[in-house]
Amino acid sequence: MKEQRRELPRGIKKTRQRECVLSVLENSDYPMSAVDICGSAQKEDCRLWLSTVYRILELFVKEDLALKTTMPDGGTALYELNRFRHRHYAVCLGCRRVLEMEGCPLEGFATELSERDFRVTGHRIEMYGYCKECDLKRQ
Amino acid sequence: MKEQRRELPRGIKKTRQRECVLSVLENSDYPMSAVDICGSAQKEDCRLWLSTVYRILELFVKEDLALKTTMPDGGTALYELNRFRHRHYAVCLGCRRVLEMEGCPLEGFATELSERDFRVTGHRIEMYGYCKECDLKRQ
DNA sequence: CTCGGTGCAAACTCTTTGCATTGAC
DNA sequence: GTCAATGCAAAGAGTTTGCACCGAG
Repeated sequence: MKEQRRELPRGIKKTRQRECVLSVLENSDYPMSAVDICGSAQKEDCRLWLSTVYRILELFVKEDLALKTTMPDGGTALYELNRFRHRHYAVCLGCRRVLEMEGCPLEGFATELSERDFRVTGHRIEMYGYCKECDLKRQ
Repeated sequence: MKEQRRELPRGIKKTRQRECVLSVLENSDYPMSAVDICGSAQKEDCRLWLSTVYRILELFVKEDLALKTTMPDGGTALYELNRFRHRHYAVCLGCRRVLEMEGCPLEGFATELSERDFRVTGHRIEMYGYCKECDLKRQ
């Protein structure tokens, strides 16, 4: 767990805390809450404050280094490293465990899931982007 | 705005407040926050407290009368009447406005959106359900 | 009349902000 | 040495809970 695979991109000042959060995300295979991240960091004996974690995560998201999501029924925000690939999840409403889906083209999702002993009760699809007005405002 | 189209299902005790929340949801075409709902209710001059709105919404969700969602970058929970049909959204990251998509089969989504002057920057697809373990536990 | 529903206040959780201090460059 | 980043405390937003009173059945 000590290994440090990914470097902070230049332009982002290196600090012990940032490297530590990056390493926690790097070593996790599923989205984590800020509290989780803070806890894991402590275990890797890096002391850092929760508000710092939030600030670092905000930075990482802005820099496209991390992705922020929430489960559709709310609750805490989850963060994961941006691995720059399509990822879709199947979320168990019981244990909240996350199955990562293979590929994207949607066809065959249900089949893949049933092969993995997952009973689908619903889904959600959302596209994000900007409507014309907002897109213009952003220029 | 006074019309009352949908009845509270039997088994749920009728109260002024519940009918009012139901009517607000019925008359809204897009997901609303608890605060929005409370505000709208006041306008239809039904006095009710925000905590009551939360309790009513919780009940409605449990009874499958309403659906709860959150936008993937978090923020407040949104509620809408369960119209028992597939619905997928395009969410503007600028103004948070929600476009409802036609149909479901996914193909052609991007096309439909570009025709509606919406620049897609990302999407998310999540399937919900139960993994084997949890499914067994629930029986 | 009874018991669940509501008004209201207060607690709680997650997240953000302000400010003095620390540490990277 | 400078200025941004962090530690820490405290505030804020959204949501939940506790309890006494109210009102639907």
